Amino acid sequence: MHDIGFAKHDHTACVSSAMDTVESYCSENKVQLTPARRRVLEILLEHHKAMGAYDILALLSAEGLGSQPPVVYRALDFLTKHGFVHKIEKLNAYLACMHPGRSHSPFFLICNSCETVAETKMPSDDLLTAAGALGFQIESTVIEAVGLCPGCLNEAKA
Amino acid sequence: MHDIGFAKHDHTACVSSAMDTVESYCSENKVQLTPARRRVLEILLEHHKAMGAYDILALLSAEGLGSQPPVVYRALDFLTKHGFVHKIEKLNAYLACMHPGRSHSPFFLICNSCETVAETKMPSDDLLTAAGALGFQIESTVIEAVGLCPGCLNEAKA
DNA sequence: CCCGATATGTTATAATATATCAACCCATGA
DNA sequence: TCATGGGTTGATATATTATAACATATCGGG
Repeated sequence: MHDIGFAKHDHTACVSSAMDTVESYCSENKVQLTPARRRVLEILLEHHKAMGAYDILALLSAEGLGSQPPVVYRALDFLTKHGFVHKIEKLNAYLACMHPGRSHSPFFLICNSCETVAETKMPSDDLLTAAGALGFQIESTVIEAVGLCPGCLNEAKA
Repeated sequence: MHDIGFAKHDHTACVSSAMDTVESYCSENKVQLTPARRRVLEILLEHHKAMGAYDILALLSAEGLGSQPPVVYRALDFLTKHGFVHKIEKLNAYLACMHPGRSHSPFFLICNSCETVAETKMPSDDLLTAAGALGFQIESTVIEAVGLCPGCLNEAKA
């Protein structure tokens, strides 16, 4: 069992379930989950953490799937465009989405002690309302918090 | 008159008022607003938009205040640490704070047509609550929205 | 006067990301 | 059949953003 968010779950099952969801989405929407794209997503799902583009590239490269930056950035562009992967702006890193397919405004909790990143969802549409009040039309949001996860918080207290 | 947020205001007055606030803060807190730091802040206030570190550096350099990246990054570190400047993560750019001194969780509205960035504030403490429910203790937040500002929205409709 | 803290100067390099252009594959339709 | 066009890949080069490391300087307090 590994962490999801800050709780435990069966990670092997979660990886294959996410891959299934993504495959269905791709065939339904007639987009191609090519080998490099698939592998980048698998890497992110397997590691279950935010990874830098060049970290991913190093793994791809070791597997003979391409060794130049455009390879990984193209795959990440595709995956983020379709919502399978999120970019964590604060870290310049990428994280597999925990609920691909469903449209959502993710809220990321970044532990600055253990570096775990949990994805949860915005609890309300306050941002939309606040922006609307100023006449601003939101297309996408970046919502991230840096702090201490429950585990590291306990250690800090101990 | 220039824009603040998406409304108008007397920009010259707002620059000098912000500088006054910052100067008071610095003398009260015994930190130094050295020439490079002061000038970086002035540049950001005067331009009243999000600027890249190297854009600022080019201006500093033209004024003989230093030509190497560390000059501007050090100034930005100082200014962001004390809350006079915010980093817009989505743009890797920096913006003078519109209400320095007061502690706040800023919410940035980034127009992807005219590139104006407005700073407003989080309307609630929903994020804190949502994070707390997961046992996460927030130290800082990144809250940004990309979309269309009122002006560009009107043009788009026209 | 010397010390330590803070700030600056300088060189080099790391880390992240994109532009560009040629080649390829393959479904579609003239 | 084969031209054509969209989407994808390969490959080289470069742009952009940010930090490491170390020497020097400045200044107030002990």
